[in-house]
Amino acid sequence: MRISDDIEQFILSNMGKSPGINISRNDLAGYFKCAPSQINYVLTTRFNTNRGFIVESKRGGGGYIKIVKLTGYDNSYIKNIIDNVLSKEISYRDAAFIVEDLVDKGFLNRKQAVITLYAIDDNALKNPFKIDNNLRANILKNILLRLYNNNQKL
Amino acid sequence: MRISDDIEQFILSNMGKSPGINISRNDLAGYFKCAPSQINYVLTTRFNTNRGFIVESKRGGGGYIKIVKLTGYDNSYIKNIIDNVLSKEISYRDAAFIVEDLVDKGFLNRKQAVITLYAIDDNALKNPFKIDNNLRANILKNILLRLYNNNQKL
DNA sequence: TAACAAAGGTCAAAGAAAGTCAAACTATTT
DNA sequence: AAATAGTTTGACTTTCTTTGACCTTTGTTA
Repeated sequence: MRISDDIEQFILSNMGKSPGINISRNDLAGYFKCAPSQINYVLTTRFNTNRGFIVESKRGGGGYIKIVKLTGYDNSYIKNIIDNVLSKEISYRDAAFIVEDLVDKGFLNRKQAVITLYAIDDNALKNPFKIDNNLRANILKNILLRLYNNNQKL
Repeated sequence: MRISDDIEQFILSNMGKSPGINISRNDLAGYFKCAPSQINYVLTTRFNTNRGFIVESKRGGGGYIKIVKLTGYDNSYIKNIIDNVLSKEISYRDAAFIVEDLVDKGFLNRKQAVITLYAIDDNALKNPFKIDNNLRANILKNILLRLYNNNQKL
């Protein structure tokens, strides 16, 4: 019972030690005889970024769902920023301090820092209505999370 | 599955390192046993200007389709992306094509591109509510605009 | 030069995925 | 037992791809 857990286990064991896997939503749903949207439920509850996964997908003919396991950071400095400092909202000023600090500590080079700041300044986030500090935190978090977990690729 | 991707790869590999190639729509369609209009679909989705390609063609006897990858950039090229392409909303897919092409053209280096993509992917923009393609366009626009302005000053 | 052939172009319909969302159901706390 | 949290289901939506009928342009030839 609790088919979601079965599906989770199935995906995990199919992933094995490789960092990523491609699945077909319909096939999986067929295999487990459940609604296709159940797969989405499993993805959002079990394979989200909080749990260290990234999911990409494509619709239409030949569509797929790709699940990537982030390798996990062992640096407590970055981990703390991601998990605590950026867990809610942040002002541009505070974010800029963090980014500068990451440069000082060698986690980002100057050019990377510049792009990062451009991505989260008030002008970038200016929606019709207001600036969203939660969004800013989320973007910065995503950058660090993914950068940090994909250091090999860089 | 997904013959469009096969056709794309075929064209790309036939192009090799040269910037342009001439193909026959009917021959290609015959080779892949698909409708000739499928070739047009591949052209508009994979060899469009976002990805830095220009397509010319001629009908009638001895007709052809010419695909050219533009290399390098100038101010007006970047400005056009900022002012026109990114003036409204954009999907991640299209945005990623643009960023990739800007790497090809030397406007961004790989590390900058990686940060840029992390700043605008679905995970970064996933608000409590919805993914907002207008916001995505705005962030990318801001990044390019600021880089563009910096280049001007140098 | 008028007809025909030989390209390529356009567009809409059908098909093939995946995504969303809310309602109903189940389990767990308090 | 009531309230809350987690799960399942299915109707509807969106995105991407494939196919085919019909259109336009260009070249060739009687």
